[in-house]
Formats: sequence, C-alpha cells, structure tokens
Amino acid sequence: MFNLTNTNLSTEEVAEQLLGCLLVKEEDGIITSGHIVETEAYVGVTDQASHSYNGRNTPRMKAMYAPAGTIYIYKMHTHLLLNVVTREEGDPQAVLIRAIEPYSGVPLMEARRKKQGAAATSGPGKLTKAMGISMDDHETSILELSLYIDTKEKKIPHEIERTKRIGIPNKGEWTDALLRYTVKGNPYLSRKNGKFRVDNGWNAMLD
DNA sequence: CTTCAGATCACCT
DNA sequence: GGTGATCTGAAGA
Repeated sequence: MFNLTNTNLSTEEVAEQLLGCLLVKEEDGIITSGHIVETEAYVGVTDQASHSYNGRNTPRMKAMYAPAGTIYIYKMHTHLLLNVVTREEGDPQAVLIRAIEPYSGVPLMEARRKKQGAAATSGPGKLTKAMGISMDDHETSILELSLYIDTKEKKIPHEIERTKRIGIPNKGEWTDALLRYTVKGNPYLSRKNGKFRVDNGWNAMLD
C-alpha cells in the first residue's frame, strides 16, 4: 500500500502504482468511480513535455508546485485534464490520469458523455466529463471529498506496459521516454493496442 | 480506413 | 496572432 501524500516514491513509481486504484467522485450523495487503467508521468523542470519545464510557474499552474497529493487540473480546449502532484512543495512533478474502467455510477457517466461502454471514459478529457469533475476540484487534496483516490480498493494488473506519452511531438528524448503506463489488454485504454483480455488485464481478486 | 475543422482560453511571442 | 498533455463529427481516399 502507498500513500499519495508521501514522497518516498518517484513520480514514475506513483504512475505505475496508481494503476488499479479506484478514482472516486462524490458530490451531493452521487457517486461515480472507476479503476485507473492508464497514467502518464510528468517529471518536472527537466521534462520538456511538462507544463513546469524549465521552472515555468504561472497562476494557472501553481498547484503543480504544491505538496504531493494536490490535484492539478489543466484546461485544454474544451476539456479538463486531471493530474496528481507527486513531490515536495516547490518540485513540480505530477501524474496525469488518462483512462479509467468504470465501476460505480456507470449509467450516469454514460449519460453525461452521451456515449456507451469504453467510449465513456477512455481518455483524459472523457473521464473528467463522465465523472463530473470541475475546476472546483482544482488545488484540493486527492485524499478528501469530493474527488479522491482509494489506494486500498486496488486491482492488480496482470501485466503493465510502458509506452511513450500521447501527444508529445518534437520534445527530443522526452518524446520517446517510456513514461506512459497502461494495464495491458484492458479495453478502456485511450489507444487500442493489441488484443483485449477476458479478465480486462487484471489478476484474479485475492480473498 | 484517414484527415481535418472547430470548439475556446491561458499563456507565449 | 499562434499554440496546446483533447475530442467529435463530417468529409475524403
């Protein structure tokens, strides 16, 4: 078990450990949740793909400089992207949550998205809309209501696959760095790659 | 199957 | 004025 407010794990390790954890949105007694199946690590001031590259710090992204466990939500075009800060205050590193496998509140998520099945949550902008995440969750703690991650309700991936991050062209070695983590064979990934597994890529639950 | 405009805004040049 | 850690629907090959 790991704690998202600790900094004893690197950002890459947090990105890997988050796979299988339950992301929960709870508002007005309405719950939607899903197990995380895809993440990306953004490893700070040396990472050309990160918003915090070269120490960039604007009002919009000051949450990245907050302590581990702080939620950083980035708005791009018409979509919100959900990140969790991973390091000490002043060290701007974070993990982007890119896809979830829906667990509870599935009909509500499909209704919000006007899409069924995997199309509801298989991408960073899709899952924030499906779960009703808003800028009200920005700069709050990932351990508290109304948006939190339960690291105990964890599924264990059968196999974790590392690939380059999505949408990072022309960033030198950072374009090819293997900083995207996926549950191999899971049907809810943002890019379909190979065959799906009948167990969705999870090990059998131990009792 | 692939490509592309458009949504829409903080930040950069 | 141009650019994006995105997504969609429509049009073309």
